[in-house]
Amino acid sequence: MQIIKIADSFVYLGSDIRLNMEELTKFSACTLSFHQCKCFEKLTPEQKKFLDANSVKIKYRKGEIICKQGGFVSHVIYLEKGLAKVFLENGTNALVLRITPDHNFLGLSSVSEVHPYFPYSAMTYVDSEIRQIEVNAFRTLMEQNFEFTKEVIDIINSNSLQIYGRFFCFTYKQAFGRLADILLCLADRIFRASEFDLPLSRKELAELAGMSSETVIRMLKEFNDEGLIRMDGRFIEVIDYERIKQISETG
Amino acid sequence: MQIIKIADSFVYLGSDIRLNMEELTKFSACTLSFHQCKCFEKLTPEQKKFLDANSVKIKYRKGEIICKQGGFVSHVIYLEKGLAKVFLENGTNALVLRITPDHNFLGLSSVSEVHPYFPYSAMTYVDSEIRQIEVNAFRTLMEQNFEFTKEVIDIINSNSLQIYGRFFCFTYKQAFGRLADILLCLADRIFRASEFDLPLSRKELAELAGMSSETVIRMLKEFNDEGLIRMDGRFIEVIDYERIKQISETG
DNA sequence: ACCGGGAGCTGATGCAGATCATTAAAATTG
DNA sequence: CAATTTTAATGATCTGCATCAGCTCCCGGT
Repeated sequence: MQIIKIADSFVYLGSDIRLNMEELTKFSACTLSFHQCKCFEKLTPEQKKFLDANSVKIKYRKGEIICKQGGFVSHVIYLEKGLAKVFLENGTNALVLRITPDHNFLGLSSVSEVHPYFPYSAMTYVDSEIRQIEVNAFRTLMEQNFEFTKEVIDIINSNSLQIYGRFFCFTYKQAFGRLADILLCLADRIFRASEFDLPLSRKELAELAGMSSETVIRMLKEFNDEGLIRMDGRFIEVIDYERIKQISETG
Repeated sequence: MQIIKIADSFVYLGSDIRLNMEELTKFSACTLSFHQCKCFEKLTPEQKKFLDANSVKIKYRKGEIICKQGGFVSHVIYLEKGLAKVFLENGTNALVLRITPDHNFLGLSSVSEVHPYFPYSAMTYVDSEIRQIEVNAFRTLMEQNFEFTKEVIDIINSNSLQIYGRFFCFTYKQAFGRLADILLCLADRIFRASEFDLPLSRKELAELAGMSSETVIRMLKEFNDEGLIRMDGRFIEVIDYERIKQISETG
């Protein structure tokens, strides 16, 4: 262990710094940060009990709205099981900010007292279970336990940075690159498998990648014809990972 | 005063709720949240002294880089005087996330320990003064003073939400609407005047509005020809505020 | 079985805005 | 003050992708 640590430290101060900077310039349209939600680990048993006493678990069906942009905030929402999207809407258009698998918060902006309204909506992609935590109880825990608060801040920051990267991609990458990003994100982060059954329609996939559904269909077909993916209805298998990665970076 | 308060409260529970929801669907490409930085007010005199002891003031000239994406974070940066942009870059392109006038933080992601690198760069538009606060001292204050921490979280959230709205506009509004947004933002929030001398080149303005400089030039000319603005070099006067607002919303 | 409607797919068309090329004006430099 | 670079402006061209229209297929309702 000690040896590894020394090696780490050496690389850290040496050539790896540039590598890290390059890593920081590879933005992705991906919709999920790698950051793990560790905040609950920081609570004492007593605080966990308090949390349980002030939260309820609810089941949602596929396609149901969990919270509505503009509505009053009364609780913090944590996704225990399932898959959901967090998005902005203005009546005509919707912009998916992020999609979250289980064990993620659906927006922590609720903890902020100056914004008593949800700034975004959230909807389930599949049957899901969420935990509603009474917002004042959540704030009490933050006041009592700074380690917990730090983790919460880390999560907020990670989410923001993830979305900023997505913003960058939407502005500068073109459609092929964005679609490649999404495919990689689904395979690497959401389903953690090279093949999966999409719980999304082509239209929802289009929304994720920020393009029209027709364009998604055409481009998926092209990926399929060129052997980058195998596709049958909503089943997708990532075949040529490297070339997709390349398209994601150059596109 | 009492009467006004009652009226407020009445409107609040009544028809204004819908109004507020509508307000929440009017996203702007604007780059600055209205949120005021009040966190330092929450500090005790002693804590303020501690802050002063652990921070330094630095002068920057116009166009200088304040922090570089990917560089090590050792301090929290607060803009005391001037105007700066916070942006992402990947070598080829730059995306302005926000521009901040005085009395704003240039990114509070530094407080998060899991990200010891700046996730974005910052550059001054004009001669500016910034305060560097030692990041561990800042964290100590957060640990000691929950009111302070809450304000910090509020600021982080406000900034994020602002940028999400900008994201939405960049994705769905077209160039005219985005340029109108930026003009309103400059007049309302940055210079707080209907006429001002832009400290930005056309190219920088283009970057702000997310388009090419040629397009900015053409559209500004069109605004000028149609009497929406008056323009002479870098001087701009907003004349027909209402029509610009309309373009911002429909565009 | 019939109908209606949404999802998936394909081809044709249009256009917003990027890109390129050029020139003029202004700012910076030695 | 001449030399050089940067910024502004304008016209011509090109293209990525949205949009529209039309088609098939499938599923759920009556």
